[in-house]
Parts: sequence; C-alpha cells; structure tokens
Amino acid sequence: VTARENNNAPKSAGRRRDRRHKRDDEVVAAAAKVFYEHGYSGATVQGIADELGILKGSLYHYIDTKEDLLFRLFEQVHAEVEEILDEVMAVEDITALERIRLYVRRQIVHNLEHLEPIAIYYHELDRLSPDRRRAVIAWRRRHDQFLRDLIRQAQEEGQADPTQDPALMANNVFATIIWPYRWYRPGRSETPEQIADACAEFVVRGIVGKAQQAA
Amino acid sequence: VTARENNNAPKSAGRRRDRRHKRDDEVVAAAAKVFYEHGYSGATVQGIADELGILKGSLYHYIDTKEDLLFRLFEQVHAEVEEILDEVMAVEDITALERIRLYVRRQIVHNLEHLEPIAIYYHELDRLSPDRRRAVIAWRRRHDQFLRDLIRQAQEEGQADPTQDPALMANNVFATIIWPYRWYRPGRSETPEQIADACAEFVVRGIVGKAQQAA
Amino acid sequence: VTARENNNAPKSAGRRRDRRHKRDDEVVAAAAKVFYEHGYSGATVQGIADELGILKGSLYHYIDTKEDLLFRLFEQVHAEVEEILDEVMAVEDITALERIRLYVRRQIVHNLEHLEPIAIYYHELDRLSPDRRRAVIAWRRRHDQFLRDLIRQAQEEGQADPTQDPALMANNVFATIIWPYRWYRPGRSETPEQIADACAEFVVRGIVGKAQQAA
Amino acid sequence: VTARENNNAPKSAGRRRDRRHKRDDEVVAAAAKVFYEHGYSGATVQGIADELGILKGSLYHYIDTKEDLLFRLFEQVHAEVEEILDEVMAVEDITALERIRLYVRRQIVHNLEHLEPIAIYYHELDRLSPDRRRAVIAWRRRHDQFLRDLIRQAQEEGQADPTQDPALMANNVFATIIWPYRWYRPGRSETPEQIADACAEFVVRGIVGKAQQAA
DNA sequence: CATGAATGAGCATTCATTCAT
DNA sequence: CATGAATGAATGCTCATTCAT
Repeated sequence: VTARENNNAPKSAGRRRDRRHKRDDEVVAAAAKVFYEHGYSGATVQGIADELGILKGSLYHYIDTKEDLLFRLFEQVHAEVEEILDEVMAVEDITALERIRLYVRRQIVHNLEHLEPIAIYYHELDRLSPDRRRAVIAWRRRHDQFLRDLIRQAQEEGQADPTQDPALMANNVFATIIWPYRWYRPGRSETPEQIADACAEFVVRGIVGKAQQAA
Repeated sequence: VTARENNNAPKSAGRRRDRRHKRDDEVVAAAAKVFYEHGYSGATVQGIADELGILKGSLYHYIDTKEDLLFRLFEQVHAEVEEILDEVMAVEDITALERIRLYVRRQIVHNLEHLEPIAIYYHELDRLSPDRRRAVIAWRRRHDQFLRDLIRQAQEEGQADPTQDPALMANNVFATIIWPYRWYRPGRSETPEQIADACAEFVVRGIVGKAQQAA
Repeated sequence: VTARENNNAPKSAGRRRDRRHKRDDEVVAAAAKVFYEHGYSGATVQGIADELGILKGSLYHYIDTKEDLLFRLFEQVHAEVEEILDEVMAVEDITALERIRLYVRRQIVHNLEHLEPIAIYYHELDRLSPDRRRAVIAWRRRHDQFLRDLIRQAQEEGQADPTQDPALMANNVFATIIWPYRWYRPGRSETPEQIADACAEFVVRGIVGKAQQAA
Repeated sequence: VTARENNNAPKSAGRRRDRRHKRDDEVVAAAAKVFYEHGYSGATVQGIADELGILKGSLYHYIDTKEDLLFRLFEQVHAEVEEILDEVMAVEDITALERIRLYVRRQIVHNLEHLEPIAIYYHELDRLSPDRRRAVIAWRRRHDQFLRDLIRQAQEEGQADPTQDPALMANNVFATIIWPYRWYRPGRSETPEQIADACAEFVVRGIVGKAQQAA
C-alpha cells in the first residue's frame, strides 16, 4: 500500500506488486463482463475463468468466494463515484443548481462509459452478504445525502421549487442519472456527452419548477 | 393448455376452469415473490413450491419449465400495462401533455402497488429465452412508441420543448416512472398517489421546458 | 414416529414409512462401510452412493450434508450401547463385580459383531461439528459414569481394590472393551464370545486386585 | 536424501547436515500437530506450511508428497518404541513379569509425553501406501512378538496364568498401554508416571491371574 | 531456499426435471 | 392432482503438486 521507492530492492518488488494490481483489475473486469451478461447468480466462476483464459481453480488465487468478485466491483464503482463527487464539490463559485447540473452530467458520462459495472452496481446489491450489503447501503446513503443537500441549498438560493420534498426530487434525479444505461447503445444514438447534457437539462427543469418565475 | 370450451356441462366446467385459473394466478404470485427476493437465477423451484405449500414435483403440473413462470409473469405485467394505456387513451378532451401526466400518474400508482412483478419485469428480461425475450421487447417498443407519440403531439400543441428529442425525453419519463419501485417502502414515506403526483409534476416540467414561455 | 395403526389409510402409509426407514438404515450402513475403509475425511459421498447403487445427487434425498451420515452413525451406536446398559442393569441379584463382568462381555460381543460402526464411533468424533461433538461427549460421560459407579459399588462390597481410583480403573476397562476391534478378524481367531470371556476375566482381575485376599 | 559424507570440509558440512536435520524434525513436528488436529485426510499441506510459517510451495523442498510426512512420523515413532524395547531388554536380573511391568510403565510414560505422534501412529496406518503400510505392520508384528514372548516366559516362570492365550493377553496389554492417550489431559489428572504405575499394576494383575496362587 | 501463480483433478452440494405410484 | 425418490449435469470451492523466477 505504501510506496517504498528508494530502498535496496525496489524494482522487482515494485514490479511484482504492480503486476499483481494489474491482474486484480483484470479479474474484476472479467467478472464485470460475465455478471453483466448472465447476472450474478446466473454467472459461473468457470465463465469468469474462461474470460481470463485461466482455469477456475486458478481464479481462487485472487479470491476466496465468488461474492468477493461482486464486492470488489462495488468497491471500484463506489471509489469512482466518490471521485466524481469530490471533483464536483471542488469547483468554486457556482450556484447549487449549476453544481447539480454538473454532477448529473459527470455522473451520466461516467455511467455510459462504464455500463457493465454500473448495471451490476444497481442490480445485484441483494446478492451481497448482509454485512457487505449494509456497507454499500451506507455508501449510497451518503451519496443520497449529498444530492439532497445540494437541492436544499438550491431551494434556499431560490433556484429550486420550495414546495417539493428534496428527498423525493433527489430520487427523481437519480432515476434520470441511472436509467440511460438501460437504453444507451455505444455507437448508435448520441454520444455520452450529448445524452448527459439533455438529461441534465431535464433534471434541472424538474428541480427548478416555478421557482424561476420569482427570480 | 387444452381448450375445453364447448362441452355439455358448461357450469361445472366453467367453475373448474375458474379454479384452475385461480390456482395458476397463485402460482405466478408465488413465483413473483420468490423471484423478487432471490432473483430469477437465484430462485429455486423448491422455494416456489414451498411458498405454495406443495412439493416441487407437484409444481410441474402447472408448468413445464421454471422459465414458464417468468414468462407468465411478463405476460401478466404486460396485460396490466396495456390496460393502463387503453384507459389513458380512452379519456377524451384533454391535451397531450395532460394525457402524459395522467399516464405517468396511473403507471406509478400501479407500479407501487405491484412492486414485485414490476421489479422482475425490469430486471429479468435477459433470463428469458431468445424467442420470448424478443416478444417482450416488441411489447415494450409499442409501449415506448405510445409515449413518444404523445410527446411529439405535445410538441405540436406547443406544450413540449421542441428542441429536445422525443425519444430521449420518453426515456427520461420512463426513468421517473420506473425508479420509485427502488426506494418506495409501503407504510413509510408518502402514499403511492402522492408520489405519483410529485413525479408526474417533475416529468411534465422536464417535457415542457421553455415551450411554456411561448404559451 | 408414533404408530397410527388402525386409521383409514394405514397400510400404504405404514408401508411407505417402513420402506423409508429401511432405506435410511441402508444408507447409514453404506456410510459405515465407506467411512471404515477410508476414514471420514477420506471417504467421498460418491463412494457411499456407489455402495448404495445410486447417484451421489440422489443420496442428498436422505441427508443434508456428509456430516449427517456420520452423526446418524453415532446416534445408532449410542442407542445400541444404551440398550446394553439397560439390559445389564435389569439383571437382578448379582454383585457389582459380576455386573461389570456381564457388561464387559456384552459390550465386547456387540463391538465385535459391529466392527465398522464401533471403529468409527471411536475414531471420528472430532470430525463432528462442535454442537454434535458436545452431544456425543455428554452421552459418553454418562456411559463413563455408569461404569465408575459400578466399580465404586464393588469397592464398597469388598470385591474391588479400594486403593485404586475408580475413574482410572474405568478407563482401563474401556481400553480392554474397545481395543479388540483393532485385532479381531472374523473367522480367524476365537469367536466373539470366547474373546469376550477372556477379556472380561482380564478386567475383573485388574479390578479385584488384592481385595479378594480380604474376602 | 543425498549423502554428502566424505568431502573436504567435514565441519561445516556436518553443521549444515545438523541444521538440515533440525529443520526436518520441525517439519515432522508441524505435520504431527496438524494431523493430530484434523486427521491425515482432513489436514492440508497449507495448514502444515502455516504452522511452519512458510508457504506451501516451500514445504515441497522438504518432501515429495504429503504422505512422506505421515511416513516420517511413523518412522520416528517406531524408532522411539524400539529404543524403549532395547532399554527394557537391557535390564538384567529381573523376572519376565517385572520386565513386562517395566515395559508397560516406560511405554505409557512415553506415549503420554508424545500424545500427538502416538495418536497418529494408531489412527492413520491405513492412509499409508500399501508398501509403507506393510512395512509398519511388520514393525508392529515384531513389537507384538516381543510382548508375547515375555508373557510366555512369565507363564513358564509360573508368574502368568497358564490357561490364557499369550497372544490375547498381549492384546489386552496393548489396549491398556495405548488407551490413556485418549483421556489423558496434561495438567489435569495425575502425572504420566502415576498413570503408568496404576496401569502397569492393572496389567500385571490381569496377566498373573490364578498363577500366583501356585506361587 | 523461498515464492506465489498456476494447474487439474476431485469434492460436497444444488437443482431443474422426470416419473412410477 | 399430488407425492417423493431418483436423475444427471453443473456449480462453487479445495487442494496436492509443479515450476519459473
């Protein structure tokens, strides 16, 4: 985990660690592909091993159980989502409403560029063991809270309909963010950026409502 | 499966058919419950039989394969959706925009009152055999077309943003319609009707956009 | 479990229950044979199924886990041991020492006629799950107590060496009772009865020691 | 495995051989511990490597197969037993009966001080390959013969019951020698020496029987 | 000597499906 | 209609063993 760069055996050890890391990522990517196609329960460890070109027994060098693969996927997706949140919050001097628009755009572009893990993230939560499920739900609650806070702030800034419940609006925003992965087909239809723009506009209208008339 | 229509004892035969029908519905309902909890692949025929209080061998009097249960569920959901569509189209003397609002309301109320089959309808399409999957996709396309047509009509009536793609907007409407099943918990939160009203309002705003300024 | 003899469908139901019982016993007997040959851990469910002439999948109609087979074997052996204890205690008007001799004889004859289950009973206790292991240990403690009490009584009757610890002597008695299963080979060597007589005599001498000189 | 006897640096080579020897012993001891806890079949090479603090791949520098570990254990136990036999036979000017008592004492003390290897020695014979199993059985037969000869000699000296079969009595002696490893718990109960004394007395009484009356 | 990734055969267990009763 | 024993293929997982580094 910590970088030990300039000691007496850095090269080979570092390389080995890097290779391991890379292999781990390949394993999770293979799992994502197979889970996406067959669903978690319908997917077989054999299928994932085939995808990697190794024997299924060998796959168990990287995992303890099939569920580990699912959870690693959740961890990966979560880390990426957190990064988006951080970046969106780091932008300065914009209104809460514009921050929401930015967030929606970024998230949708990301989702469309990572269809498979995202689909799994939203479909297979209940296949995790209770402990892990709870952990993921906690992450999501934080995520949810982030959006609600922005909406509430926009209401205070007079840019969001004050008569609507922020929690319910946040849910509708999530709906718009998540759904494109179900109909987007790379190559066909618009680019992720175009879709993201249109959806962000749709969301902003829904949030603003009659607030703007006052402004 | 076999048609026993025109025989000499219509009454008792009718009753028997009804009883058969009723039992079939119980079977599908049990399957819906179990598929909802464990996913189609994760669900077992044993589990469904347990839910019905019979042995799994006995369940095969009602089905040929496990997939039959899934498909019947799709048929049932589809029939209900069609009914909503028919009712929404039967209402006279309203604008396209109001018809959309009506449709969204009706559909969301229905979804929230039938959480389990709806969740399966949106999750397990890929578990159907190719033929059946194609059939369901065709139904959905028809459904999709219905909404796109309404949006296009609203654009012509000057009540929907003419700069946005009707297909993309339709997708966002579907997103808002479908998503509530993921966060709605009966008892807690608002009633289905209240949720439906709020979501319909959100959707209408997104569709109208800057069109209203002209009006 | 309870006998329902004279009801309206006793014959077929009773027969079916009997057949089930008989099959269960065959299953345990097959397991005993295979566990005896390969040890519990080394034995395979496949091997037991082969012994029964069914597929290994079919075996799971009778059990939930491989360990169930082991535990049923323990239950069976325990029931048989209890029966011997009861019979030995039911004999009236004999001294404690003679009761010990009788018990040793009966137990050794039984062990030699049930070599396989007995061997497993004394070898594979630690392969049981903690709960079940505890249950078996409790049974054995009771069994142990039974013998210690008899020895103590014999000491009081002046027929057992009063200078020796009853618990330690009981252990030596068990040693003599159990060990024959390791060297006895049916057909070769003496009959179970002859072996039992000689061992019982050996045990009695060890217990009596110098007590008899007083008598 | 390779003999590096007569080379030009005997000292350092000797040290290296010693170190090698020591490591080999540690390996066998680790195997003994793990085999004792899980049984030979239930034990894993991984578990033994863990016990040694090395990786399982590394363990294969010391062995060719898992069975090698088991056989080395048998060799070790056998060497120790032989040593006891030699020492007991080296004692001069005692009767056969006293030699038996001495042997029983020494063997029980040894067994209680080496619980794990002894337990394996008596439990896992059948897990050896046929060739090795035959070798061990031959050792044991020799061991058995040693005791029978002593008993026969005691009969001739008028100190053992002449009406009993020496082979059968030898088996009962072995029973008493071996069994304590099943109930002895270090710390609790008596010391190995006290147990050995009591058991030796028990055995001697069983062997003497009515012979003493003549004496 | 030690590592650790990979192998490949095997294992306990599951489960949709069949069918004689 | 219902039962339940049986099937047989598949599944997740284990583990002794090998070998390039």
